Amino acid sequence: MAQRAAGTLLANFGRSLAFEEKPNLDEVSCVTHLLVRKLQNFIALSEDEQQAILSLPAGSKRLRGRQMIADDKSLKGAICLIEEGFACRHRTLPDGRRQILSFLVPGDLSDLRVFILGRTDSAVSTLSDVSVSVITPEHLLALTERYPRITRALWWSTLVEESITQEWLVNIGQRSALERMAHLLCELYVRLSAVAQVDVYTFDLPITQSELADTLGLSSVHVNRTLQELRRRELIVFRDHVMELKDVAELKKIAMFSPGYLHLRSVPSFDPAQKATPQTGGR
Amino acid sequence: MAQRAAGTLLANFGRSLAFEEKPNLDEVSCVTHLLVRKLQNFIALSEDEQQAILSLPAGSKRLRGRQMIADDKSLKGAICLIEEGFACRHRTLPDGRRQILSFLVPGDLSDLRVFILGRTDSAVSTLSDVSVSVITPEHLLALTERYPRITRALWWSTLVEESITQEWLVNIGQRSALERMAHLLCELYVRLSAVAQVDVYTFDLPITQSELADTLGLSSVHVNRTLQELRRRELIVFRDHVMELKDVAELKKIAMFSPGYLHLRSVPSFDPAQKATPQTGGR
DNA sequence: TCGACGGATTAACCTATGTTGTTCCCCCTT
DNA sequence: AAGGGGGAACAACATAGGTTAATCCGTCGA
Repeated sequence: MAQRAAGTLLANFGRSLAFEEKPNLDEVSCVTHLLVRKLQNFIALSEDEQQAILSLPAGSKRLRGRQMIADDKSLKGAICLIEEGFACRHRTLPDGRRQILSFLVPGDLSDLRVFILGRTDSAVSTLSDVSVSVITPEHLLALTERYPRITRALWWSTLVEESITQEWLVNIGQRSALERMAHLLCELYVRLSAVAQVDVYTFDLPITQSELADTLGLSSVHVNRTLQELRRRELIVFRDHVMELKDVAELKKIAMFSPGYLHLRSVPSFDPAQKATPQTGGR
Repeated sequence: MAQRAAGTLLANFGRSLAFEEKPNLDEVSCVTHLLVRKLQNFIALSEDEQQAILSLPAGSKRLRGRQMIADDKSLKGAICLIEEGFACRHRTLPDGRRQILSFLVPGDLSDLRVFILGRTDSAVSTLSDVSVSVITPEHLLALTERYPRITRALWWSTLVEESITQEWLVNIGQRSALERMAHLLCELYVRLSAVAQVDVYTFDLPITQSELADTLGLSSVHVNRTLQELRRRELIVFRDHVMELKDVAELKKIAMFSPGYLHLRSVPSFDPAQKATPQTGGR
């Protein structure tokens, strides 16, 4: 079902981890580093605190596309840090209607909710092939008990997620289809830039039009119409699950996008003239 | 602008605090008790921890309806615990469209976001006249630094709020107008029951149809149509800002409502035959 | 190689919801 | 008593977006 997604995911961006390699220590610390970087958006972590996170025992694990993460026995109760690929949280009504609640991109944690709430309200599924670092709740618990500032930083990260969910509510509740789509693209542009997954306004978007529909509260037919309209206006090029934004400034304007709600320290350029070279970090 | 709302709010439910009385110590501890009760949905707090919360220095304060809480100078940066009345969080687009993101009912905290995120993405406004306990960030900080389990409980409460926001996303994204309205009513029924604000399927709903519209992502005209339809089906009686649910079971069915996402320990009856007598707590 | 299948695209048609504008009513102010 | 304003209710009309269905295309299993 997701073979194409996998293909295109790998085809692009040389900086991706090769999917076939065995995980090794470098890789692992490389990835929990994503978490450190993210939390540093909130507070500067001490050397000690950074070490504590970097040395979290986190096994790496690969998952195929369109698969419920919770289905995987070895992930029971575990917290997954996305290294590579797209996942999403979603809820389904008894009659089958489904709403995607958030996208998980590299650097995001799959579910602190389970960790704190004790159970989960929403399923987490992969969209593309995904590789994750698996952190056990025990280790996370130990970490938070020992380092209150890390607890606070994790709390912060869940609040940022809520801020994004709220913006999606504004999006679906108030914006038209075209505005919604433009807004989602701007958001992805900014979030993926922050984790070095954007190259010259271009990023992998390994999802289906009907998944976009479930995200935006539209029908898949209308998602198609909307994408056509964006193409007609020469704002995007979207082929083989690769999205290129031809005019971010215009998209931003249409969407009335303002990135504050993402709570990132630095935001990539929306200037149509120059190339997108946001944060210099990266692997 | 909000005189009517204020009037009706006071007209009903003898158990309300008299609005004119000066706050006294009993009242204050009575109210922070709401917070203890709420957090106990998550973990049993020790005697010590309960005391710490109950003895938080919290001045009481009254606010008129339709007023931004942040506008009040004396509340700058403070955390407000709602004692009485309705408030909401909302965001507004540059062109004036507005989305209400959540309702704050007695027992809810106005904004842990400011406390953790350092700034706020969304405004908080009163809907009716409201009385709040004002907690300073310094005191809250001291509390969380001293009692990690309280920190965790507060974290939990923000995650519950996110769970509700997510359900609203499902609501707006997937449900029809009638379903949305029914769902909102079920949610309010359960949440208000948990804080003893419901009497025989009847509760104060001191908000305007156009505020309902901004909540549900509908136009106010269509909110009106939808309410008429619910009346026609004899599911609700709604007059003078008092909502009576004539058939919760049917509303629940229409809405495909399932209260798990609210994370409450006990949920009031949806049985049409019996009266609603949920948690026995109360003032 | 063939058939099946899922996704993208498009057309035709339909309806839920939005828009505009009017009336009524209540409450408040003067 | 008169006037003003906001909210509720309702009618008439407009449209964004949903539904159904057909075609096309690439991939994959048999």
